[in-house]
Amino acid sequence: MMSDLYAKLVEGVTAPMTAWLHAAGVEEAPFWGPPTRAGAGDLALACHRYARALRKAPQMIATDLAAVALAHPLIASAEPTAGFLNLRFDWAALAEQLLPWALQDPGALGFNDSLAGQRVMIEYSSPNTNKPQHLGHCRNNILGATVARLLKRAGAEVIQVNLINDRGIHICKSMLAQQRFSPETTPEGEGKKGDHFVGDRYVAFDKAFEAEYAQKAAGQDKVAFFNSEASDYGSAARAMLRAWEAEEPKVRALWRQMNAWCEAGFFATYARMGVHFDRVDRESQTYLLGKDMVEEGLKAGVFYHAENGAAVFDLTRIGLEGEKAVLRADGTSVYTTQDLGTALKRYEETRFDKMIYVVGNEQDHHFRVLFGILGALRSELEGKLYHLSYGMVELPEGKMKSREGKVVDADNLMDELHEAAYLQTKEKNLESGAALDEAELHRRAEAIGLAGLKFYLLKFAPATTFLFNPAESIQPNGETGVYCQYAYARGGSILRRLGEAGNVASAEDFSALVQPQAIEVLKALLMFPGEIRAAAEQLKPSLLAQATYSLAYAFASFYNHNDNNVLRAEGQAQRARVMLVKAARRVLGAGLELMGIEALEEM
RNA sequence: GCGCUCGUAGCUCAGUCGGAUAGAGCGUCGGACUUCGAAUCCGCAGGUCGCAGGUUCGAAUCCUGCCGGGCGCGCCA
Repeated sequence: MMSDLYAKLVEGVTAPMTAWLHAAGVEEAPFWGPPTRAGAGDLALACHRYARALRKAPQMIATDLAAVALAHPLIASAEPTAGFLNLRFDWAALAEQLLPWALQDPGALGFNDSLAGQRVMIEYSSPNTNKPQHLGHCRNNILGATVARLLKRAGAEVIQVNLINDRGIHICKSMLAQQRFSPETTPEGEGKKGDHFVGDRYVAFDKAFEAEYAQKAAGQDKVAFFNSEASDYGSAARAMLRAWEAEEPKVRALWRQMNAWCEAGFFATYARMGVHFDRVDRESQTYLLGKDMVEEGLKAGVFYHAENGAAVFDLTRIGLEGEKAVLRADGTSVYTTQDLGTALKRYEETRFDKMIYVVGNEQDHHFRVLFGILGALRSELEGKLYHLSYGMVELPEGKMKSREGKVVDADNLMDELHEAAYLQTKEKNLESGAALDEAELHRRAEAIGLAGLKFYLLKFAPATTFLFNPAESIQPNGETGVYCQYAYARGGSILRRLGEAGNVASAEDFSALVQPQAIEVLKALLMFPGEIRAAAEQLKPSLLAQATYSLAYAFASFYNHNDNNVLRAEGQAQRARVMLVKAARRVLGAGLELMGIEALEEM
C-alpha cells in the first residue's frame, strides 16, 4: 500500500467537524493546518470566518467544535483560544499506526500517485559546447535532476532531455583558435578534460580578437566591429560558420572533433554529479526545424508578413507588446523558430502531458513568447508547457561574470569541496582515534562534498537569487546536506551498537515516545510525504530539502537527549525507540536519495 | 520608457491563494563530553517585515503610489 497517513488522519479527524459546520450552513471546505503559534498543538482552524454565517462568536464556534473533536480517539486535547480551535494528537496512540507505516509503507517515503499515468518531459542543462560548465550549470543540473526524481516519485513517467547547443558562432570561435594556434594539440596530449581544452581555445580566440579590437577599433562598438569586414577574426569566424552550414568536409571534421571532446568532458561532469539523461538532442539536428510550422501558421493566420516580408507574430494576442519575428525577411530562421519546431517534434514523438524547461530567469520573456505562439499554433499544447525559471547564483566576492573571468568552474568547485571535506573528515577521524585508509577517506570526502553542494543548491526556492558560500556548504552544523548525512550515520551507529536488539519490527506499548523530542520526530515523519508531494506539484525542491532537514534536526535532538537513550532502555521502551530510529533513518534516507545525496553509514 | 521580479534579524534565506506573540540557519553571547560518535545538542539576545496610504474583525501577505536592487523588452542566441 501507498498512503499518506497525515492526509488520512486529518481527513478522519476533521470529517465530523466539517459535517457539523455543514449542518450549520457553512458551504466552503474548512482549511485546517498546523497552528501558526508555536506550541499551540498539531492542527488548527480559524473560526472567525464562520462567525457571520452562524451568527455566533468565533470563540463559541471553536468551543462547540472542540466537543465534536474530542470524540475522536486520536485527539488528546481540543482547546478553543481566541476564536481558534487547537487540536493536539495523542502521539503515543498515533505512534502505534505511524511507526509501522513509516517502516514499511512506500507512502512514507513520499511515493504518491498524484501524477500517475502522466508523461512528463523535462529539459535541463542545455550547455554550449564552447566552454566547461560553471556554478550556474550546477544549479540547473541539480534542480533538473531532482525535479525529475520528484516527478517520478509522484508516479509520472519522466523523460529527461538535454539539448546541447553544438553549433553556431561560439563553437566556430573555438574551432578557429584550434586551427590557427594549436592545430596538432589534443586534450589527451595536454592532460586536460575535453571541455576545458575547448574552453581554452575559446578564451584564446577571445584574447586574439580583443587584441585586434584594441589595435584597430578601440572605442568603437565591439559587437559591430566583430560583425564587420574590418575584423579579421570576426570575418574568419563567420566564414567558418558559413562553411559549416555548407557542410564543408574539413570544417565538419574539425567541428565533430571539438564537439566530441567537449561533450566527453560534459558527460564526465554529469557522471560525477549523478546526473543522467534519457535523451540528448543537439541543435545541429534541430536548428532547421520549425520552418514548416511557420508556413502552416501563415496559412492559418497565426503569423503574417511584415512590410519587409518577415513572418511575425502579434504579441498583443498574448498580452505582450509588439511583434515577434519567426522568420527573417530573407527567410532564414531565428532562435525561436527552432524552439517551436523542437517542441512540436518532441510532442509528436512522445505525446507528453507536460513539458518542463529548466532555464534561468533571464529567459522569462522568451518562454512567455514561445508558449504563447505554441498555444496559438496547437491548442492542445496550451497549459502543458512550463518554464521552471530559476535565479542566478552569486558569490561572496560578488556577481559571477564570465566576461571578467569571475566564474566558478564546476569541476574545480567539486574538487575544492572534496578537498575541504577530505581534510575535515581526516581530522575528525584522527580525533576519535579511528585510522581510515586514504581510499575510504576520499570516498567519504566525495560524498560529503557533493552533499554540501547539492543541498545548498536545492535549499533555496528556484526563483530565488542566492549567495553561494562554498565554505558554509560543507559545514556539519547548520542547514546543510552534511548535517543530514551525519544524522543518518548516527542513527546507523546506534543500530550497530544494538546488534540483535535492533531487530525489532513491532511493539505493543509506545508510551516511551512521549518525550517532546520523540514527538517531534514522529511529527516530521508524518509530515514528510505531504512535503514531497508539494515539492513535485509546485516544482520546488526546496520543500524537499526543508522536509529532510526538519527530520534530521528532530532526530538529532532525539538521540542527543538522554531521556531517549536507546541502548540503555529495556523492554517495550527500547522496542519503541528502536522502531523510531529505524523509521527516521528510512525516511531520512529517502530524502537524501531524492536530492541525489549519498547516505553514508559512517562519516 | 515599458514588463517581470525582489526588498523580512548583523549575514544568508523561509513564510506571501489574509489569521493568533513574524520563523530557520549562520554569526554573537552563555551552557552540556566518566552517559548510544561534542562533525551532533541546549539556551539568551537580535526585526517599526523598504516607505506612505487604502481594503477589514484581522495585512509581511491583497490594492494604489513612491524609494531602492536584479533581469528582460532583437528580423541575437
